[in-house]
Amino acid sequence: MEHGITIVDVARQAKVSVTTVSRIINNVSYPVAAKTRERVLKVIEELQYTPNKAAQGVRKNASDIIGLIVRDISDSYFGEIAKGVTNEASKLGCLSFVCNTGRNPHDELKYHDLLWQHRVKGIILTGGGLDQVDYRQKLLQQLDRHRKYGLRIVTLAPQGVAMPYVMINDFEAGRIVTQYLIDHGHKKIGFIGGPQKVFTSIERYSGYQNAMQDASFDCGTEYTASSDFSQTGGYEACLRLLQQVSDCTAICCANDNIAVGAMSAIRKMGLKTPKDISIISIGDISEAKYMHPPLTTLRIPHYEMGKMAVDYIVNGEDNIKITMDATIIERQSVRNL
Amino acid sequence: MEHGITIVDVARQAKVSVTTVSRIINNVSYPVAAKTRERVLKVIEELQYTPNKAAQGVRKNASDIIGLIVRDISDSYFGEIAKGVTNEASKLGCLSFVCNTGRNPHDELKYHDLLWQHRVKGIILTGGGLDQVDYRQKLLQQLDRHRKYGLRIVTLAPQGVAMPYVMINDFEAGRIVTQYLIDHGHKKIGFIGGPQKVFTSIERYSGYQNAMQDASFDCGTEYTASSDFSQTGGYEACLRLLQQVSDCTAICCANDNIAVGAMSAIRKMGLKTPKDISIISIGDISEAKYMHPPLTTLRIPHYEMGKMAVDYIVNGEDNIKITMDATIIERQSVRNL
DNA sequence: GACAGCACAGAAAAGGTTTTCTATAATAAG
DNA sequence: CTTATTATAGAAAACCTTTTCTGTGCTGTC
Repeated sequence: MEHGITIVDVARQAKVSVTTVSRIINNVSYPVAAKTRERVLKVIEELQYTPNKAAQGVRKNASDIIGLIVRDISDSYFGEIAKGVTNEASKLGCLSFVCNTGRNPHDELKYHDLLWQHRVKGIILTGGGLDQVDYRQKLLQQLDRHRKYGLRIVTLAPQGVAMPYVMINDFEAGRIVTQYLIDHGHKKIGFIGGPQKVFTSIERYSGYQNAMQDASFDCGTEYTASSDFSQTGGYEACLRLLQQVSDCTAICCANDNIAVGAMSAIRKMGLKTPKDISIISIGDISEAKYMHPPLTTLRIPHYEMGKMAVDYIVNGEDNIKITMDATIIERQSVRNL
Repeated sequence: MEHGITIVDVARQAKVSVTTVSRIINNVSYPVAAKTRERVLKVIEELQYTPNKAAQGVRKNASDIIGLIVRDISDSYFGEIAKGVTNEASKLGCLSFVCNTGRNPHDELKYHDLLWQHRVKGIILTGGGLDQVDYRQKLLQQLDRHRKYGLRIVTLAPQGVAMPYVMINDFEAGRIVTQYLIDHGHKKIGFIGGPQKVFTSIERYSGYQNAMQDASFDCGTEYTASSDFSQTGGYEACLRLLQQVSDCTAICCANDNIAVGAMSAIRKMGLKTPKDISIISIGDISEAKYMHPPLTTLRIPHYEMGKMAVDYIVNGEDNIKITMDATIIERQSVRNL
């Protein structure tokens, strides 16, 4: 691969030193005669010169790159986050590496190493390996090392580790949606959660339990099934749940994907939503509006969260702890009893 | 931001020259004594040294970065592609920039420039600004410049421009799904397409027309509505279509998002799928299976296509032209008349 | 026993930048 | 008129690598 136009070419053509060209490009606070600037700018335009980011990176020991680590980029949940991240990054002159771990902590570790090698400006975590006991230690160690060199790390799904975050209160989320069902007259309410060791899952489940207990309703384990936050997982978990317990009038799903699967499972059993079983969930991914029935769900501002994480990395204070608001979007998957 | 461990630190500690360390890292075909290699490797391990990609990039004038340009990363269609791309890239030691254009050609141009500044190994296009008359020229110019320096460009949605591609035959796709409806006894078949100037849209629509004409069925413009490939677009277009023409027994949607919106619109009108109106589409995004009714659609191997595009960039021949197979996934959104 | 070849290793150059240091001329201050 | 300051600009060093060049012993061949 041949080299492109370099700063040296520009300097030669404009009959100035590379120093001057560099000063103009980075427009630093150093006086350069208007005439010179103009001439150089013209040559830059003519030659279509653009600085080599790698070289800048070496010299400045910094980059305009942001790393985003997700479990599954094809999941709308992460897709919305990724959109917020990439759009905001672009606005701030950055590019984003997106790293798809598939919930494989070994890959995640590898990604962290790669991101470090690229001296990224910061890393956005959206959950991941921190909940795997055997990797947690290794991961934390690596994160510490990175932070030591000024790399910024922020999470959108804190997992009991002290670090900057932009999140929603998952416990509250679980409580709110459950309370919504209770307020609509439901008493027998099931819960389909995510992976049992994942912090987000645990919190949302605790919120559910809390609301149920406050209302003195039964929330024993037979009212609970857990999945993996996927549609297929939700489908299967819902089938299990309906086998465990037959008198549910409503199910609280830990995320929208689960709700999609659950509603499909409910139909499979010859039942209807919301006539026979009401469904509520957490997330509000874009398709929620067009589902049948349209899904009542607690809206999480995914896009905004991605955006804010980037803002933190690029411009933010040394540490942030932001808890976003989440509001219920009422549609038609919950019936008044 | 302080610098990390460098190759010099390793060399000093292992009492060898940086040359030797470099040779070991890149394990080139140059003899280095087993004992030396071992010693250096140990120091690398101890110091947790990893090479600085920026510096490597400058010297080698090459990178391990792949650029992926999409219109909307939160759309499952692009999400699947992105997953294929990032996973395969990772497998080959590469990282991927994902660039979200939001169908804004100005942003796209900016992204291309940034990717070039990073000297990415290659760029994967998934449609985009090439269909915008005023940007086409500029874009092609830029792509040419990049190619001249060895940067590889491949598209997953050719737009009448000669370049390497991995695609499906969109004309055939449109024909096949329409024929499927015809084979199931439908005669009055509507079509909801994507943006009218987009190549993919045009091709799929031509396929529809071709099948209809072969069967001597009416496919005048009143049977057609166009959207923007989104769920909301599909919803609105379907409403328009049902107003234009009242005797449709089936609608052919140019992609799954449109189908999602269309089915919602059909319900809105008090009709049912497939009882009153059958729906077929193209794509098979992951949620198609869990929709109500489960969607009959022509499966496009998005993930595979992303994967193959990466393979081309990293290892492939100088030029590729691959047309993937697409197969109908029969579910329950089409009724036999 | 001379000479070719090879295994092994380091010094130095090169890659495209930015930054620091040095230099010159012009202007302002005394 | 001298001196201090400032505007302007270039030379050279630095950033972390890889690659080319040079060099030293050793093995094997005739």
